[in-house]
Amino acid sequence: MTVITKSLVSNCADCPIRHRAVCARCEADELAQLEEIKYYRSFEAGQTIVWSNDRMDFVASVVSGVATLTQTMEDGRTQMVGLLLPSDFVGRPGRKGAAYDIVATTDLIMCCFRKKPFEKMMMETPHISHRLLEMTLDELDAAREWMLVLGRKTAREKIASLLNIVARRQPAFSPHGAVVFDLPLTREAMADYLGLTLETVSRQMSALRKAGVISLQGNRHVTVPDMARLMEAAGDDSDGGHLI
Amino acid sequence: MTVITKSLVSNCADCPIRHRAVCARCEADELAQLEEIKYYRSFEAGQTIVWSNDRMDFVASVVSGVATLTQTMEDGRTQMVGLLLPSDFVGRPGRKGAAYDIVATTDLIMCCFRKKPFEKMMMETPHISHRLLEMTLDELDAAREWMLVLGRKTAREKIASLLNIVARRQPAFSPHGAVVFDLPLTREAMADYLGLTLETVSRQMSALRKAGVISLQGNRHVTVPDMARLMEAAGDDSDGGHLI
DNA sequence: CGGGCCGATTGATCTGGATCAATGAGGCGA
DNA sequence: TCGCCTCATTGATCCAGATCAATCGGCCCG
Repeated sequence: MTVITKSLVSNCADCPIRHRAVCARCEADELAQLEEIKYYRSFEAGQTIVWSNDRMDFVASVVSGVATLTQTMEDGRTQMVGLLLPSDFVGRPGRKGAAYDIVATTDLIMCCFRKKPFEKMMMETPHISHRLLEMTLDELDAAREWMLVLGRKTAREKIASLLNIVARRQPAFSPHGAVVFDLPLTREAMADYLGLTLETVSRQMSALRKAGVISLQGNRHVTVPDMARLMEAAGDDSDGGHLI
Repeated sequence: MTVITKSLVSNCADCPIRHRAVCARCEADELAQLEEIKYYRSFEAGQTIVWSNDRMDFVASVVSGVATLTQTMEDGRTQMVGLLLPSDFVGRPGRKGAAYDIVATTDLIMCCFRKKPFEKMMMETPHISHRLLEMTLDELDAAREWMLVLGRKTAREKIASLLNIVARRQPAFSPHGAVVFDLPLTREAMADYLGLTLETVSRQMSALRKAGVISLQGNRHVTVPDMARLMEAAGDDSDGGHLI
């Protein structure tokens, strides 16, 4: 299943979340260097952070909130190609521009690093670039996992797969038993991620509710009484055990 | 559109193809080091190179022929998540196992590097790991591009998108005018790449033929008289101009 | 030369999800 | 409090692509 992307730096000083460690070595030095080129930005729900093909002069990691990466065809069809949850990294060191629209779907805080100095630091600090390679490989795995969802799963399975991903990223997640969380996406955004229409998303959410796989309080608040049943509905064999 | 993945080393001594350059610096030294850990393997069409979850103790680049990366669900549904053409790289430095089945779809020659020493060399030679990051970002872009194809394009557009990708990778490709090539995939493999059934692939190939967008000599040999028309059929706005 | 096999094509029918349309249910500003 | 706006649900109908099935054509092997 989708891999939880570890964040770039460990315990990023004044970030409100505890980033996971890059590795044990040299932390102090790197953190000091990263501190210098670091700044925070916050965005409101719905705000576009970067437009596709615009120049993007920073890389960043999500501190709180949720953002999406989206591709759009000229005729308006859109496909979401990435979901950025807290601790996820975004940005393409070595590339000038953004490849996709990046949109905040909830209020969002990002911890940004100016690109030029970040790249310089990357050149000088091998293990940062190894860490970045690691993270990019994780993203590639997640993208390919999603290709299976888009290409071969039914509407029902698609919905369950998405709920799975979001549920697993909750701070207090345990692989068996109940999970409760807020969906960070509208029905339309879910549809764009899953290659469906919003009507189909709505119908399948209702179907899962009627089947007792989930229960809903309002539009966004979800309770999953039994993760095993949800995974079954997702057509998912893996137990998520190889998540990092 | 899909990015042409540059190969890892430049002009790899006795490979029959000329790999593109990593960068101008230090070539001689690196080539010498790479020479030592390099070996060739050949496979027959249909042969599985690595099974998903098996350990994979090499990384490699395709010298000639075509291979695919495929994911399979327990109930047998399969989705191809990558197409490896000559000069493409495969392997995940820093990971033990393969994430997907790797299958040769034509006779295939790969230039392999034993993983352990390759990783060691990567640690010691920053610009190799930068190059690898670059290549992984290209693959990520390609995977995300394909997510749009899988999630939002019609059967007709999917077929045209695939033909586009293969056509662009022909040695003698020119963006306007005619292109002639052999499809490296069966109808079934095309279906697995596109999230369709083989019958739909066949019908849409016939439809494109009847519409004059392509012509077929036998099952595999394709002529595209006008790339612009093919791209139009693919619902593709880009002119492929940002390919490397 | 003939049979069997594999991949591809084509036809007939079915169906999951799209499309078109109406209704409901918060939230918010006047 | 009302009206509006955005998001979600639900219903009715349609259709692209799946499914089931028959046939074809090239190729290899006896």
